[in-house]
Amino acid sequence: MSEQRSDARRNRQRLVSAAAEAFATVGTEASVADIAERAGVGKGTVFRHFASKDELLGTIVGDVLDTLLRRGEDLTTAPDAAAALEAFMSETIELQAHDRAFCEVVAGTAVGDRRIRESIAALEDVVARLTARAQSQGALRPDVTGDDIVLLLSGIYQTAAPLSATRPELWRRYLALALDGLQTSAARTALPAAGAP
Amino acid sequence: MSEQRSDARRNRQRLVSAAAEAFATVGTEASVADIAERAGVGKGTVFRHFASKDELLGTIVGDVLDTLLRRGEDLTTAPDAAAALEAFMSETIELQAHDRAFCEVVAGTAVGDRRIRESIAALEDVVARLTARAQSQGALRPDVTGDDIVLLLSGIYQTAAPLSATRPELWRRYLALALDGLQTSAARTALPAAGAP
DNA sequence: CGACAAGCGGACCGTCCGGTCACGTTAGAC
DNA sequence: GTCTAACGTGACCGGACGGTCCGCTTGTCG
Repeated sequence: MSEQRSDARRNRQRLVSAAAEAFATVGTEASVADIAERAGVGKGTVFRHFASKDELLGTIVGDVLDTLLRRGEDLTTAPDAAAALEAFMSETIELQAHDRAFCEVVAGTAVGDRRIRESIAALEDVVARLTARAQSQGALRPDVTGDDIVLLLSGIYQTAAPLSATRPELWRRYLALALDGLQTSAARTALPAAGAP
Repeated sequence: MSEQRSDARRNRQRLVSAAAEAFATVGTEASVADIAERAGVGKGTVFRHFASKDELLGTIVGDVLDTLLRRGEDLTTAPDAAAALEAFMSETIELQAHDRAFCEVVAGTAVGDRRIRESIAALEDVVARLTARAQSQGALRPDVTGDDIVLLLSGIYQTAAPLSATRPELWRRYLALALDGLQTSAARTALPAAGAP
């Protein structure tokens, strides 16, 4: 009656946990052999459950992204749009601070899987809505776009990343700095155009 | 009388050019075999001139950094300190846009050679002086440090990097945004502390 | 020109990677 | 208990990497 044998189900769960830990700690470069060892299974077992390392990575990071997306959706209905956008940015960057693979995916360094690309597109969409709402409430300078915010999501973390080992909370400083620059009142001159679409 | 044979000198020059091109285009991951091929020499010749790939990388990027450092020194005597800092930031980021290996070094991703670490320390020093001067002229919010600016140097480029293929000038947009946030008048609240030293 | 050291090159080494496969094992239906 | 399809495994493959080494070539000096 079961779709899978019980041992297969158990090993898959172990693999997912081990891969999540390995990708978060080491990044997308974590080797399949390392993941298999953490899970206490043979390397061949990894490929029995996932067609490729990319698919495994897509499963892990896709789950993280989907959780984040749901959070973003919730925030689109918050009364204070500026606070909602700020909260979403803060939470997304904190996620990067704790997960190297997620960090690489948000930065566009690791693409791979289709699922990831679709989730990133959905992320761009929800950020665009959060951005538009903050602007309609006059709390965000009107010359930035949702795409700008998405890029800042990885950029802000990357700024603090070189010192992440010794100052893991440093990104908060650069998020605050960026938010100051994003204030309606901060706009001094027109921002250079984004260029080609 | 010559320290080296003429062919050795010629090959070294070719290697330096080829390596500069390869590192700029491909990044620090450029393979020794690739560099040797671009230079039209055998792989063994690379290691005759440079003890390791790291030493070669240090030579190439070190030269780029030294040129940048001299430019920074010159700017410390410019009358308009804010414009000088802005020019230095702009030029440093533009360098990153044209040189992937330099980009990685500034981001702290690729350390390696001692020469590089020394040059980075010198960079931090000159940026600290540019920063202090801009602050003393009241053109830069007083709660940022030279270290912040150094981190922003790579962070701003990294923000635009995901789209560098299609919009190579996009970094100018985020530099402008960051400069808006760095204005004395942009400071809304105190920046979160940097954390441990 | 002759001789010799300096220089060159590419086969080779050890290591790591993602991915495959033939085989032994086992869960679970009957 | 028996049978079998599903499962687990680790040796193995092909390819990439940085780095080494030794036999051949070539610049240079007397």
